[in-house]
Amino acid sequence: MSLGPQQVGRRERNKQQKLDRITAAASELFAEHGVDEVTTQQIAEKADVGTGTVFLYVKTKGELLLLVQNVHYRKALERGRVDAENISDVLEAVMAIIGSIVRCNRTQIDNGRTYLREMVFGNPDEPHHAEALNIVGQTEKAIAGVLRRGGRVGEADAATLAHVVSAIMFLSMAATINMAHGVDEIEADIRGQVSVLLPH
Amino acid sequence: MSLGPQQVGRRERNKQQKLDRITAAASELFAEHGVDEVTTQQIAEKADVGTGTVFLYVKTKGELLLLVQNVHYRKALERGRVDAENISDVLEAVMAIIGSIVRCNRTQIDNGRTYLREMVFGNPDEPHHAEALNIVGQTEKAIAGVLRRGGRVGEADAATLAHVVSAIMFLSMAATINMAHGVDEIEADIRGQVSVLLPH
DNA sequence: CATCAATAGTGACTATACTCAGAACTGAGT
DNA sequence: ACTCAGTTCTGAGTATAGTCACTATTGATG
Repeated sequence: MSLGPQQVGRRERNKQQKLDRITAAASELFAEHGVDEVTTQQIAEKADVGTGTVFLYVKTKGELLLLVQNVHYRKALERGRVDAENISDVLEAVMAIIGSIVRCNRTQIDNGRTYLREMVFGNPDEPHHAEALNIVGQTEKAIAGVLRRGGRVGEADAATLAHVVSAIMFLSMAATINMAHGVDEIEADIRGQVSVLLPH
Repeated sequence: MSLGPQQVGRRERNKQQKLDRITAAASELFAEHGVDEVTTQQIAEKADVGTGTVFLYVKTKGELLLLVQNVHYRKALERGRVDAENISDVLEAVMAIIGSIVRCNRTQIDNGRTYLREMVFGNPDEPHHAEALNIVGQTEKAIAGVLRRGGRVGEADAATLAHVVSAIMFLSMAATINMAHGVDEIEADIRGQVSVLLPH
């Protein structure tokens, strides 16, 4: 076990490479065909591993989607957070964060909804699932931060309101009724709801 | 086709009976074992029909759950609406409606979450799915009615706020994190969020 | 009653996410 | 170099939701 600093052992390296190949394969196939049109066999084949191997790295196909998409949502949140900093109006600043995430969600239509479904209904013991929930938590924290700015919203209320905003986002993006809606329509829908929450 | 008033024809009667048997079988099995532990084969067998016949009446297993549960939610809503009428405090009246639905949702733990999942992510072209969405719409209407009472909430805002409350309910009941929570904990969670929405 | 078109019912079959018993590989100890 | 315990990989196999080509039933019509 006593290895040099860079030394990681062939075993670990192989494992990492396999995970990387699986991630890359899933990422490409999901993006191109949508998660429902891709079989785990196809992913395994493209990653050049056995079908069983895929499930050594993720418990379910849904968690594979989380693994692949989490990184995008993480980035989207960061972009939104930066954008929000340069906007003084509270509603507009909140909408900057929301908009960034909605755009991320809608870049791969079907996958976006599946991502949300897995997040809420999937097994939270799986690491990639926990990561997704963590991103939601961070998003709420960012929104709460903006809400607290003017001092018009109470310290404790900010966190609760941010959680409510999170629920609004989830349903607007996930609802079958809004399935055909583009980014702008979803954003408008969310804006309408968020604006009645803020003091006015 | 020209039949007497009561006359319905053996064909229609048979169809109705089969649907009734399927509904009853599904209802019992789902209640006893939970939707995930019951196979469509078992349901077909208990209803004494072929496996294919089940899918003549519903498109998916999920829609079979909606078919079976909708009636309970409809009743729960009605109960909640009546209760709310006798409560003057707006928050408490809203909570009466919510409480009734939460109790309905939690009487069959796993099934409640699956019901919500199907509602949001299932195919809305199916009649039982539409019915479920209709119940949600009615629930929002009832909540909006209560919110308008005191005149403290704007006419238009009431509907939007009711929709937000609906989103809060959905996530509190569906979230995996709250999976182990009982009726009281879910109600408290929702109450905390709803109370910051109301003018205070 | 006999015919027949339309409707309803059926269960063998298909597709696919996921499992699991065993094969293959790895690296530490000798 | 050899052994071997532990780890990782594998693909044939399993379970089950949903399909579909065929069969059975119905009731209108001559």
